Amino acid sequence: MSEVLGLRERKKLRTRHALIAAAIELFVEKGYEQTTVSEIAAAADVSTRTFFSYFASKEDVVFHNSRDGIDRALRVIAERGPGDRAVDLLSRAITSGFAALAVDDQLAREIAPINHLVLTVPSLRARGLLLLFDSQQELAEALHRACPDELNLAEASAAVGAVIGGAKLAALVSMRHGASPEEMLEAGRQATEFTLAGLRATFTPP
Amino acid sequence: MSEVLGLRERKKLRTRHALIAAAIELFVEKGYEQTTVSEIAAAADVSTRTFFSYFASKEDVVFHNSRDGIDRALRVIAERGPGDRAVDLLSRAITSGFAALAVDDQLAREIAPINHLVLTVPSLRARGLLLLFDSQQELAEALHRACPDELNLAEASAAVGAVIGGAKLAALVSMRHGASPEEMLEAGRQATEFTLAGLRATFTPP
DNA sequence: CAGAAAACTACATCAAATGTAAAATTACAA
DNA sequence: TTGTAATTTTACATTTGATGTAGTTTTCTG
Repeated sequence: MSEVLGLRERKKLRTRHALIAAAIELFVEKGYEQTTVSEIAAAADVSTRTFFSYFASKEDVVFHNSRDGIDRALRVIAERGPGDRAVDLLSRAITSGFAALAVDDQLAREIAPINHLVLTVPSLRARGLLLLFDSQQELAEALHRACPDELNLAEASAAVGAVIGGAKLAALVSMRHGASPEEMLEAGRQATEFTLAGLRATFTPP
Repeated sequence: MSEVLGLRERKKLRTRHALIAAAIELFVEKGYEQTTVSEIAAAADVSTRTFFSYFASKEDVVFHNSRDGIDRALRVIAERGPGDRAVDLLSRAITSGFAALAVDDQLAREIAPINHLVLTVPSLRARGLLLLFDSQQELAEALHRACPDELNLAEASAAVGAVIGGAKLAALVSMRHGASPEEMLEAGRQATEFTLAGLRATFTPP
């Protein structure tokens, strides 16, 4: 499973990680907007121009691991068992997506500061919402493909959008009212249950 | 209700409208990213610097009327009648928010191109999602205030997020699959009904 | 009409992002 | 090992969005 990488590839990976580490450290230390790309590049010992051959923008460093969660969720949906109903699948997919946050050891240490950045810096908030939105599109299409008899594409979209939309808003409103990160996750979890219960009711007429 | 404006205010309004009109015309004609702020300012006969005393950024011109819909929705919620249940209120608020799009005559002509921009230009998509998200926060708080006995803040957030999240995703997934603007609105409307039905089921135990 | 307040303009400046061409590094085959 | 091709990095220039500032013009008020 693990490829043997040549020197070139290994160096590239090292530079990439150095850029990420330097960027996050600087962002935490002096703020995202107060940190320039030149400073990040200098801290990682490369030229400013090189930064942009690793990341298309300053924002992209923050979201370098944004696909982890969605990929996990997609895998869960693709591995649908014969007895699985769409709503259950969706529930499991979202749970596993959340779980992706705590999987990597080194990543785990990055997550808290990154989360804080994404929740507080306006441009990062916008970018995060965009990524989340596009991942929902993928999720809806995957859910429809996995359960074509149970859900058409529009229904799958409505379901995915409702569950994630509800969880997202509940989590962030709770944070806005002073909740801790744990309380925030719990608010999101409860909202997910809340919306899923509604969906189950709609989808399972007695 | 209409204030008598001095010459200064009238000129400011005229300049503002000139900037908006020039910007949208140029955006449509040659694309958002291909249009520079200098060009907009020149077309509106002001200096480039003056543009930024009317709009904080190039993006902001596109979203100059973004508060119309949310303000209408908030008004509907604030004017809750004695018999109104939270779910009905939410339904009406969203309908009226949509309706805001077709209310102004001159505005109506701007809406189609603006919509197209917001749906296709990445930075505008992100900004639009951010504005929508923040308006949902306002909506959730207003809904909770209007129906404090029926919904706590977390439930109101989950409900608002679910309904709007579902409608948004359904509408845009339908567009992504080649739907016309009318079909897109219809997809959003149906998703709203879909999620509301679920909420009603959850909130009205027999 | 005079003085105050506000708006506009002409700069200068900074940071993000892109293009380009030369230099350095790595890969690979003879 | 050495020569050469491919790739990466770098330095430099340029564009564009955005902000600061100082001075001029316009509008308001008494």
